[in-house]
Amino acid sequence: MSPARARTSRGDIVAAARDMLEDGGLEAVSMAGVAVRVGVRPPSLYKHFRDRNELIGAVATDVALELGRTFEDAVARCGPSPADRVRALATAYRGMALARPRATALLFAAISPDATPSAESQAAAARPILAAADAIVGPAQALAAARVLTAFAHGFTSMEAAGAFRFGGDVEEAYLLGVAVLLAGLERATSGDEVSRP
Amino acid sequence: MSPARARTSRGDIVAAARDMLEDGGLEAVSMAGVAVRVGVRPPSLYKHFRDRNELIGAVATDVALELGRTFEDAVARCGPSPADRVRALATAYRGMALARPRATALLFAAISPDATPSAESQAAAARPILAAADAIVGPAQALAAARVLTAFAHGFTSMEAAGAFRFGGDVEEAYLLGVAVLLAGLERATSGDEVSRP
DNA sequence: ACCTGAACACCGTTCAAGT
DNA sequence: ACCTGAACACCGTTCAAGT
Repeated sequence: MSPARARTSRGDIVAAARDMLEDGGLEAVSMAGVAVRVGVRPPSLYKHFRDRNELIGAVATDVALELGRTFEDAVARCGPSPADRVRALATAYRGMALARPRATALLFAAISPDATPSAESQAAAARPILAAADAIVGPAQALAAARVLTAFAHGFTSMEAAGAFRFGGDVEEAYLLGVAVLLAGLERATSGDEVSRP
Repeated sequence: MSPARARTSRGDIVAAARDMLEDGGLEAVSMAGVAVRVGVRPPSLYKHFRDRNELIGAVATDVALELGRTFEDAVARCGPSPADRVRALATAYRGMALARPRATALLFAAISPDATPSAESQAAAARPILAAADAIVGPAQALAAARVLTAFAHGFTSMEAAGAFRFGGDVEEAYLLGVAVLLAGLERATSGDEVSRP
């Protein structure tokens, strides 16, 4: 009558799926493959996750939490000015996006509403960016400025990881140019000069 | 002895796959489903495309060509200044990304090297952006500036389509702020003032 | 030259049965 | 309470056989 002892756990399964994602892409994360990896049969996984999308969502949450910690570290080590902070966050994001491109891509992949990082994990990753944006443009524009910075960093690194920059040129220089241009524009947006609007 | 007459064509197959992509996402584009749609059995598709990835690549090429035409139209209708052109291109891109999010996402999806738009179609889509960037920052920085603008537009709209902007606020305003900030920063980058660099 | 049915190894998921 | 084998409807792809 002793109930079957758990032979795996949510954490084990997520870790296995994340490894397989980074090795072979999302399509390499099969329930059968994950089951082999954690030493169990495929149906058992459904005792821990409703379906594959929920498992992918748990992986995405794990990635978002790691990104949040990476951001905290970067802020702790960088120079004191708001611009220093933005540059440190941008560099940290690109570092993670290049080191673990498929995990990072999952943050904004939109495969399914279920395969999405949890709201809390997203907030944890967004917080350092919002704080830096606030320090530059003030509270009224902080959200918009954070979105602009995140969009640039995500867009640039996902294009870079996808091999979209094929016309030569220095890719890292273009990234740093983008960060510098955004900083210059954002600082100007809140100084006496008005940013030109359509 | 009369050889079997072709009952479908590459163009038909690509059109069917593109419709199915926009309706149900990439995973809804199955060889079986496409075959039904064009009135043929699945194995016949392999007379027209090496495999599914090559078919997806052909769809991506189709999307890139449409984006190039959309850009040409936008440039033809907009105001005369370089900044007008950049704003028109940015608005045109967002319009397409919101109207056909899954097709647009395919441009930078990086599923497989085969599932990628052809180099020519990518160049056709990039050309109007490069021209506008050249008009603002000059030839030496045109490539880097075009990459920055494209990265922002792609990053922002893909996050928007993925539902990543959940904290409220005016999303369109943030997009226009981003474009304005980039324009201000790029103009300043080539004027007397130096953009601050790390 | 293109189309077809049959077959292969896979996939996610369900379910009744075990402990 | 979790694990299992068997089964379901699907998937991409290959191949020999048709016309």
